[in-house]
Amino acid sequence: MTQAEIVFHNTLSGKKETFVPANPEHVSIYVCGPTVYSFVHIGNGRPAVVFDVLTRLLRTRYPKVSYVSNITDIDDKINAAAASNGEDIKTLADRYSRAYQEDVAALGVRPPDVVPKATHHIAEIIDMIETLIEKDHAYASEGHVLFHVPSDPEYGSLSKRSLEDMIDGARVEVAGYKKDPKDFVLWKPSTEDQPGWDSPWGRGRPGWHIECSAMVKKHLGDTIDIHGGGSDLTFPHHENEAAQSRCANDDSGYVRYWLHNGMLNLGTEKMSKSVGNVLTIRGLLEKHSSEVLRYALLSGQYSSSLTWSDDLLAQARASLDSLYQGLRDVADTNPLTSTDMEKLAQEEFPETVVNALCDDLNTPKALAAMHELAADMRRTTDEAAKAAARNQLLAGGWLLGLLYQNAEDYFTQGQPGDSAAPTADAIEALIAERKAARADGDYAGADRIRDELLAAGIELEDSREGTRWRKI
RNA sequence: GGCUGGGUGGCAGAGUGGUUAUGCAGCGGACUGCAACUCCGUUAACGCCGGUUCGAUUCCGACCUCAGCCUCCA
Repeated sequence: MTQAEIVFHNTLSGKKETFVPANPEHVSIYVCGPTVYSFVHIGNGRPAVVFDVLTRLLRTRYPKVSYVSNITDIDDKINAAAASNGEDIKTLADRYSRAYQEDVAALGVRPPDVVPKATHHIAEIIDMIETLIEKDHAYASEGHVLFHVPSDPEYGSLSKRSLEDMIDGARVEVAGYKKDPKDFVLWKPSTEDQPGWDSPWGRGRPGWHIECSAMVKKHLGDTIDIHGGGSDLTFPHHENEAAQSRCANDDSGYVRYWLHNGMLNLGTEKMSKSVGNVLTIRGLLEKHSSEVLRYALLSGQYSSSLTWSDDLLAQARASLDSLYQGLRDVADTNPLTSTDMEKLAQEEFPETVVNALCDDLNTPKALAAMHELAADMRRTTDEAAKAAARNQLLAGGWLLGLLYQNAEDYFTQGQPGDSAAPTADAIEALIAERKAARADGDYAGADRIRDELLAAGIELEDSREGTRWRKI
C-alpha cells in the first residue's frame, strides 16, 4: 500500500510543500519551548501537543526521529522574578521547568529526546558569537555584541518583511552602541547583581535568540528538517535565529520546513501573560481531565487560532465520551488502550486518520475520522470485526495521543473536581437494590434510586447484560 | 501604516467548481416499565458586492470585518 505523502505549510515559502527529509534515515525536529518564570498556560501546551502528534506520525514512518525542544532558563523576566523572590535564577527556573514538564506530560506529551537549556550551553553560545564576529556578521560594542542585520542579505525572508517595513514600524530600539537600529543583541553585559558568565566581552549573558541557534547546532546539526514554534515567534525570534545560523554555519540551509502554530484566544484576544488573560494548565487540570484538554487543543488545526472557552471544553468532553462509550462496549473482551498500539507497523494505522494527519496535521479531520471509525465499530455486530475496528480506533488514538485510558476507568473515575461521589461499592449496592425493586415491579422505588444516584452525579445505563454506571 | 491568516448551519470545525463532512446540541422514530446508552431518520451554512462559468460556498477583483505579528510572548 502506498502511503500518503506528508505535506506541511512551510512558513518560509508560505505554501504547502511535500515533506522530504534531508536524510530519511534520520529526521530532525526542533521546537521552541517556553521561558519559565511562572506556571505555563494552556497556550504553551499547544505546540507541545501539536508537535507531539507530529513526532508520533513521523515515527511510524521514519526509522529515527530526533526531537529536541528547549526551555529558556535565562531571561530578564526570570531575573526579575527571581530577584523579587530573593532566590537565584537557577532555583526558580528549575522549579518552573519541572512544572512545565509535568504539565505537558499530563497532556499526554511524550518527552522530547533532548530538552536543552540555555545556561548549559554558554560555551557553545560564545563559540557561535565568535564565529559571527569573525565572519563580520557581528561586532562588539560597549560590552554588548550585536548581530549586524544589514550583513545578512536574506534577513526578513522568513517573516516576509523588508528592512524598510521595519523602519516604518519604528519600534526597534535605537541605541548608541548599535550600528543599525535593527541590529539585535547576541550578548549583553550584566551588572554585579545580575546573573552572568565570563566571556571575551566581559561578564554578561546571552541574548534570547542565540541560544536556539547554538542548541540546534549542537544537538541536531547545521541543517534541520523541521523547526516549530508559536506564530508569535516568527518575528523577531525565528527571523533572528535563522539569520544567526545562516551566517555562522557553512551550510546555509538551517531549517527546511518552518511550522508555526496559531495562538489560543480567550474571548477575542490572544492568551498572553503580558495581557494577563491566561489559564494555567495546572489550574485547568483541577476541573478538567487532561485528556479533555488535549482533545480540545486538537479540535482545531494547529496553524489556525483557537478560541479557548468553557463551551469548547464541554464539547471536547462530550465528543471524547462518545469515543470511549464505544470502546466500553467492547472493552470487556480485551481491555486494550491506545498505548498498546505504539509498535504497530505504519500500514496498520487507520488510513483515514493517517491521511488527515499527513495533510498538514489536520487534527480536526483526523478526529472526524476517529468518530467514523467509532461509529463503524458500534454498528458492527460481528465480534471479530468489532475487535478489529476497536484496534483501528485505538491505533488512531495512539497517533493523536488520545484513548490511552481503560474505557471502564474513564467512566467510573470521573473528572477532577467532582464533588464527593458515592463509592463504587455503594453504587453497586444501590444498583442491586434497584434491580430487586424492578423485579418486584416497584418501578417507583427503582426510579427513586436512579434519581438519587443521578443527583450524586452517577448515571445508570441498563442493558441485557445488566446495569452499568458512569460519573457525569 | 506594513506583513500574515481568517469570516461556513445553534456552537465547534473540515472540505469541495455541480453529490452526506464530523462532533456537540435540536427534532422525529426504534429500543426501554420509564429513562439513560445505542440504533435509524432528520432540520439547518457557506460575510457583502461584482466578475468568470452551463453552474461558485469553492476561482478572480473590490469592499466590510476579525485576529496575529511589527516590543516580551507558544
